[in-house]
Amino acid sequence: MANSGSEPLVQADNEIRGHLPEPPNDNDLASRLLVSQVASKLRDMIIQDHLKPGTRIRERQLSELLNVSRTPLREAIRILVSERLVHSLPNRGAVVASPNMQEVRQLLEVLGTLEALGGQLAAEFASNERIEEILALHHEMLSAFYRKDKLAYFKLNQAIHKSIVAAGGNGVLVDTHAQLNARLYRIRYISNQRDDRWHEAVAQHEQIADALKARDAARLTTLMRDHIGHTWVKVNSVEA
Amino acid sequence: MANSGSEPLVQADNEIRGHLPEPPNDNDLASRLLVSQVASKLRDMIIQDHLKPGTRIRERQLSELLNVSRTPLREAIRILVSERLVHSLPNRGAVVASPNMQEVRQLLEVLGTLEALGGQLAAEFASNERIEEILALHHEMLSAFYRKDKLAYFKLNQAIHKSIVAAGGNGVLVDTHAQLNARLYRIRYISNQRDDRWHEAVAQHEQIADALKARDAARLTTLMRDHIGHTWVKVNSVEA
DNA sequence: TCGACTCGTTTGGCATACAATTTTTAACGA
DNA sequence: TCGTTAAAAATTGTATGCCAAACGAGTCGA
Repeated sequence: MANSGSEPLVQADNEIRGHLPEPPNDNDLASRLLVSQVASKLRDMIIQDHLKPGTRIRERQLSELLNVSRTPLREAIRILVSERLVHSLPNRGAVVASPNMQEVRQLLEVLGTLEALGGQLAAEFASNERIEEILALHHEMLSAFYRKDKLAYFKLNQAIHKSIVAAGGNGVLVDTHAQLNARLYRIRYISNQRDDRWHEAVAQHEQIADALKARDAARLTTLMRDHIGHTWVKVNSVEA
Repeated sequence: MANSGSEPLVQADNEIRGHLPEPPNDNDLASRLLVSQVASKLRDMIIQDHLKPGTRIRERQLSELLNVSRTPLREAIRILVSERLVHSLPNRGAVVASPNMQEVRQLLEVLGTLEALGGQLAAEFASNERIEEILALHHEMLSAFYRKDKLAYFKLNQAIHKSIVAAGGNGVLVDTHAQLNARLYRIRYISNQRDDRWHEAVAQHEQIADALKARDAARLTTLMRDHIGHTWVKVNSVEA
């Protein structure tokens, strides 16, 4: 371990623009491995925009910053490449991926389908406790909405979607959803900040909560899919 | 390059059990990198059952077998870990993953949803040429069926599903589908060999072909999803 | 029988070396 | 001034050796 003691892997970045919230860290079995830690750190840096899209990743420089050697860093980069969070250019290393509009649309299309499935499964199989937890998150989110606390709203929104998918009990679905979602995290955060259609989204969440409470699988399925469509409108209007 | 000249990365394995067909090799941009080649090789070895589930991957031994050093091999292993084709046990390396019944079911559930989406998109947006290509594959598959050529049938079946998904024009969907499908390739091949329900599957494929030809998106969507259900029955009956 | 210890093997990680390639810099000429 | 070419520097890709920590199989003793 090159990283002795309790000092953090990376110096605190005082110039964070939007101060993106920390994304979810999956408690991997192998997370004690340095590679996993570095991969998580990189993932966070990309997702939180500390490593901006298009940035070329210089191995030595970054390995010094992270206080690890090139070996685990390179292995971590390979992981992110296979997660499509960075691109690999032969002999020119890796650059942080920046999905274009077409790719965002495709991601949302797939995500919508996955969330629809998640909603269906959740309505059918989730325990009552699970559902109540989600409803609790929903009301927290409403609270954030009325407080106009965009950051809290964003985080709770993410948590709700993740929870619904998780409530379906399909681990493969959870993983796949998480991986695709990571590629949109940053762009969603940005579009969330400037969104002037909060009401619509909140209204949709109300319906989602109702359908979940009623365990109306069919309705929840279509609601989840349509809800993603709204996201596309948001993102598209910002980026266009 | 440790692998000079034209000799293959791995000696031909003369003791292949079922002689699984070579899986699709995606022409990655970075495929000239040794890491990518090794990863592909490993993927093939796992998918084709040359590396059996549960096998522990010994780095030095395997690096000698593949004629590469540990460095690219380890990076390749990380890639497969993130693809869930191998598990990583901290300090004990990696073992070839063997999905249990629950995981297979979850994989099929997600795959079914993705293929349903693929079918819908294909029916809506595919070019006529694309559709005709798929129909051609379909008839080839019928031919293999009547010849009782299980291997050809299997390969054509895979090709058809892949083509339908690809015809939708959603690259993210294609990638996601391929990744999940890889985890089922081996188990599907095995169950295909002992399947005594060919007729049902072929009948379903007939319907799928019809729906595609008619560009009936709604019908194709449900057909694709139900078709996967049939796969589950097949796999489950074999494994149970 | 069972627990503690030893020892060999393997992985995880670091450092270094070096060829191939890319990028940067500098020099040059129109 | 601007573009082009050549030399120099930097970076990646791969190999290799090294070492500490972890694990597993025996071994030994109670």
